[in-house]
Amino acid sequence: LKKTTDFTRQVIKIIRQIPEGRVATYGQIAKLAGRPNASRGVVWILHSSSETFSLPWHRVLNSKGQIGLPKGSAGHRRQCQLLRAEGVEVTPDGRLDLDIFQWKKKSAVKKKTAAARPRGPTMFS
DNA sequence: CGCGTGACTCAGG
DNA sequence: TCCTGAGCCACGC
Repeated sequence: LKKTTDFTRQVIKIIRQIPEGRVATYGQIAKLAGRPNASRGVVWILHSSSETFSLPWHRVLNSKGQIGLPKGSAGHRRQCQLLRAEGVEVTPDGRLDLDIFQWKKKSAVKKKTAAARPRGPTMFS
């Protein structure tokens, strides 16, 4: 990226605001940058300048809370490592719980196991 | 102005 | 949960 457009600038700025130990999704960044549907644009920017702008790129994941890079790739491993170094719990395959680690969301301190997770709203309605 | 690329996302089945 | 298809967007050429 030689030139920076408004969108790009916004994206860069926003990513830099993600605090340590928290993560954001491509879509979330796009929305904050004023383009709710430009998640792919965010991807492009990261793809072409993650290191160049010294961004905390490892804090950006897809909407499912998974690392976007291909499993097994060097980048994937590096991202896992960087996240864990910040205290983020990442599964071996690169997934984490957005309910707990997503930026601008009160983390659910409670640990929820897949087996114990409530099924629906029925129990409280 | 159009086309290909990319670490996407959402709704369905 | 996984797989598809369609929609979306910023760039570089």
